[in-house]
Amino acid sequence: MKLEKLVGDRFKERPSDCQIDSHAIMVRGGYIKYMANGIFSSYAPTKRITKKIEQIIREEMDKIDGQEVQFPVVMPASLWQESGRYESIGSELLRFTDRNRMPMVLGMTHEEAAVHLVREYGKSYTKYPFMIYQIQTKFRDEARPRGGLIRVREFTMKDAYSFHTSQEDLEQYYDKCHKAYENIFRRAGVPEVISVKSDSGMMGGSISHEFMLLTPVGEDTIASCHECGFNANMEAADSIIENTRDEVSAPMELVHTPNIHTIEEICDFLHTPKEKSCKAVVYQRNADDSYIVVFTRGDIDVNETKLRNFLGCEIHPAVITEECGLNAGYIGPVGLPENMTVLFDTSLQNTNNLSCGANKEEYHYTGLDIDRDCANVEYHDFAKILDGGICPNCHKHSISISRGIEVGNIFQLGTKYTKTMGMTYLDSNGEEKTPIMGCYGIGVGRLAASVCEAHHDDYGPIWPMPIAPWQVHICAVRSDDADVKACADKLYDTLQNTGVEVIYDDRQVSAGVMFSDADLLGVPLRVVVSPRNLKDNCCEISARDKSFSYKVPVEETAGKVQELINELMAKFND
RNA sequence: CGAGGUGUGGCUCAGUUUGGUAGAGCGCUGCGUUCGGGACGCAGAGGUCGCAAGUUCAAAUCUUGUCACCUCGACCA
Repeated sequence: MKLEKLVGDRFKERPSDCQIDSHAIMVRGGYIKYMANGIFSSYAPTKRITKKIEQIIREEMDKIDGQEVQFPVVMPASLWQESGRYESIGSELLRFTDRNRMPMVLGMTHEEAAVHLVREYGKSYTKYPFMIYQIQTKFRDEARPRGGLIRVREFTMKDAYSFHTSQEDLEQYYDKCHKAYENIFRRAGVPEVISVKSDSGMMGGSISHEFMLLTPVGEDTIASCHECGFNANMEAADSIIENTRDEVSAPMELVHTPNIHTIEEICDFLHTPKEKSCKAVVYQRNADDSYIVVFTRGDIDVNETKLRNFLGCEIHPAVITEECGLNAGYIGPVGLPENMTVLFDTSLQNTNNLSCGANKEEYHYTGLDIDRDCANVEYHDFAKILDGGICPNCHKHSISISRGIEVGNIFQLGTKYTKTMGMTYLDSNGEEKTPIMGCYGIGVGRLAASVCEAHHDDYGPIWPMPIAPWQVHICAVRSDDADVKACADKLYDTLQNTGVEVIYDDRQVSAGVMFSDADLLGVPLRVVVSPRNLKDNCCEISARDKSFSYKVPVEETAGKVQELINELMAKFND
């Protein structure tokens, strides 16, 4: 393809509303065009990249006996009522009615459709196990799209659903899928993607993993152990805190603490470390606004996901009013109003001589010993794991916290959907059973943007060969020179005829424009044909990542390019 | 949904305080000179200043409302 005819503008200045590099590059380089909040069109380079990613996904899914199918984007609400999700999911699910006033939804995920597709087929145990997948458009009416293609409302996703007759069989398949995912990310040029233990959230089920690309601009927080290799999403990481009690428990004492509200202030005032304080964090249930008070050690933050899972309901940070009986800034476990749920985090276990609020304006207590001063206390894990904290796997102080973009996930779903939607089979004894499901997703566009985020420089993306929009970029510098033009034209023809994907720039523009456009397209190999090189009867071959650059004789150029492409492709195979 | 910010040609922005003929650079069109890292000259095209109402002789500028976008938070299979 000739660059001259490539649709889409490339420009110099970074668009002002782009926060992250991949977003700026993809807008500047003519990859995507904004249409509405969280909705983008893709130009040819993006489409070529995502097609290649999809092909890699297909190959790996087919290798583990997946069958590609296709579900509808628009589905009747009745299907979602079967699983109960029509009611349980909020405004993220876009609902509307058709001309007959029939309630419809736009597919944000396809568990219901998958069960619908196979529930008659899967009546006999002899049909199991099987896996179906699709690569298709999803729509989620996200509250806050961001980062270009990183978080959008309309996106392309590969989603797969497997069906099994036993938990062991699911687990075996789950491991195969885990390996397939590792292959996919390696082949897509991001072998650095790691899998982390995750919270199962609204999907239900038990075990799940997320595949994360570690980058400071990621939306998720990940706890990693550099001793044993344990990785978990912060939401799902068990927090372990070791306390030692002081030998003597002092009696509780009321202290006048005017204008002191925060943990920092009280610890400064009393000259005690934060670890010797007890912090209150207040939430309300979404359903009835009833209050929940969580106590943690002063230096520990509440992990709302754990809290939500423990309570089994949705919550939000509390609005503390005068009527509710809580004294903001002076909340403590002793003397709280009766009508609230009171919870204690494990970080408070085995401690004493703590400072805490006295539930009285301008007063705190010192000498709190929870086991002595509070009745019927049970401790549960509601804490965010600390940077430098204890690894739940190897128990060393070796946890570090980083950020990541979730590019894929795998879930052991269990029977949540098969049960609610009445899917059953007869086992070998003629008994009716409910099949067990797994589901497996990868965001295609998000993966493309993540690769860009992970592999770029100031001038543009550096696409890995297996997903690059083109394999080689020919720059004919001074194409008004007849020799240059003839040589470049011939090279273009030769490469195209041997099946190489070429983008050819023979525009009569300055070398600077040509090179910066080439940088923005990020094609891994570049061949420069110019009067200067032709003087030595050579072309210049260079790598977009600047790892090499050298001259080769004109007649050997096509062969060398082919060789380099093979080399760069092989790097990503196993 | 809560807090803050921004809306002026395709892009980056000035002009708004103190109302008085809509501007610059990049990009785009034409001609010429240049030519290995976003060249230069000349001549052009392109904007009802987010939208609506109001104040005024006069509104990009002041007032009110509204919408969109961005950031932080909330939410997120």
